[in-house]
Amino acid sequence: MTAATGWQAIRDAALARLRSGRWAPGTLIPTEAELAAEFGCARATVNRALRDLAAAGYLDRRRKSGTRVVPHPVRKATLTIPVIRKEVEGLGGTYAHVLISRATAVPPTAVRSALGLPADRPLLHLCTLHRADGAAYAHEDRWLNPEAVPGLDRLDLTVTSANEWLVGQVPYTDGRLSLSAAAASPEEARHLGCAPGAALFTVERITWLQRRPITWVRLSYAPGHRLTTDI
Amino acid sequence: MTAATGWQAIRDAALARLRSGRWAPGTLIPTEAELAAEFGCARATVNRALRDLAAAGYLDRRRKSGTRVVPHPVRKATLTIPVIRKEVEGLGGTYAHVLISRATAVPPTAVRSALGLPADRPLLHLCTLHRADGAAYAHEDRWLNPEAVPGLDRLDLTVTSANEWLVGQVPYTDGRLSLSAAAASPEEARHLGCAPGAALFTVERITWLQRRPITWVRLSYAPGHRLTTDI
DNA sequence: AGCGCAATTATGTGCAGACATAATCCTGCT
DNA sequence: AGCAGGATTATGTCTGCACATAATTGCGCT
Repeated sequence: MTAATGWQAIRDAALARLRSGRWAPGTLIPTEAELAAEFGCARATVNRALRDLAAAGYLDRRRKSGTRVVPHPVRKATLTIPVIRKEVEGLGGTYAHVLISRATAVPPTAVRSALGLPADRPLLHLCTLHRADGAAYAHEDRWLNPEAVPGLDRLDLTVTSANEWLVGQVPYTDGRLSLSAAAASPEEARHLGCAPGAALFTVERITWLQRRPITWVRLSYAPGHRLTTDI
Repeated sequence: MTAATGWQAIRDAALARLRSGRWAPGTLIPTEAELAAEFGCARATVNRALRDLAAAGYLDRRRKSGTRVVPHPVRKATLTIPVIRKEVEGLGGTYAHVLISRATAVPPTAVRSALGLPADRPLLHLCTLHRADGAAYAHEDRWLNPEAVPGLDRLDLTVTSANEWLVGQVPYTDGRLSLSAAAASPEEARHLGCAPGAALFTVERITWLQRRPITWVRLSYAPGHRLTTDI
């Protein structure tokens, strides 16, 4: 089970003691020097292992005070920018997508100001429906800055989704992600096959490359979608 | 601005090069040995800095191949178990809470099976409303295992919320967190002051201490709530 | 050309020792 | 008792060196 060696073996051993209750929440664990003696390694190696567990939220380390087991681990969840095709296929489904609309227009104020663009700058507006096994999976509403995305005009969006193409081809340096619940708009309801006003889990995301806005996108998942993580 | 020293200074310098575009997404950066020579430090120190950036999702490091700038940084968001009082006060609001109901009952099947409890085990059921500046902030629906929470009967839940008391006093070793959107139930709507069926951002959480279930809780935030993070 | 194996190379990890730093502990003074 | 300041101590970090490991490169053979 624990095939780890080196500092990872020590980390795993420590984690086992945490899980078993041998090192109880809120209590102090032995010092680095003591553990180094017990495991027969250098103190630096123990330090590496315990630092890793502290970064993962399991331990609280303080100079002079020692290392304490955190009573309420605060774990970090990885919020990916998924390629939705892979997300669907990872769940064992068959993926498909449909380009609903494509137009160049001036975006709404909320989108414009979130991206930090001047008032009358037109963007490319795309609406896409992502399907899993034929059923609606998520509705995508996207505004794209054509100046920041070279090669966009040569792309057939009915074959490759903007989502997948951007993730694969267009880098970014900064981004902001926002999770919320929203009532389904009439259009979302029509495409997702739910009632208007239904509660939808929505993910909004903005990305920049060196201060240049790339895209604003809102994904509205079909009713029932959940984002789950261990903590 | 960058008062950092040691390996953190090198990390910051590298991050600045990433942000400035001097190290472009997808490209290779100099080797550890080269950077160590440039910064006048040991290779191990550069290693520490770059390992940190790789853990943060900015760099991709491979033996022999070198270190490459990740085109799409996948950042990690910290999903805390908040003490809601602090969450509200951190936003500059005045916190208050109201105990809506308190009863011992057998939980619904979904809660029971999620916790892994036998069929007829009664739990303590609490409903609480959290307020910010007098306005409803979140509705809390909680099932508590009294066997796993000693001292519960001596607690005045009208003064200290179960949320805060548990976070402060009761440790856990494992947990699961789930984000979703849900339509407001009639009771939630009444307490949150919104229409029944309104879209609510909900957080469900289960915690165990050494396989012993502690609590199941669902927080339904008032309409408009968002969880935002940089990526 | 195609293939396999060895040399090369960049990162991964380990060690011992040293000093830095922060926090606690403790002593002695008032 | 209360306080200031020094001793103590556990973690934080750096260095130089060594070897491990993975992956690419490239040589040499067929």
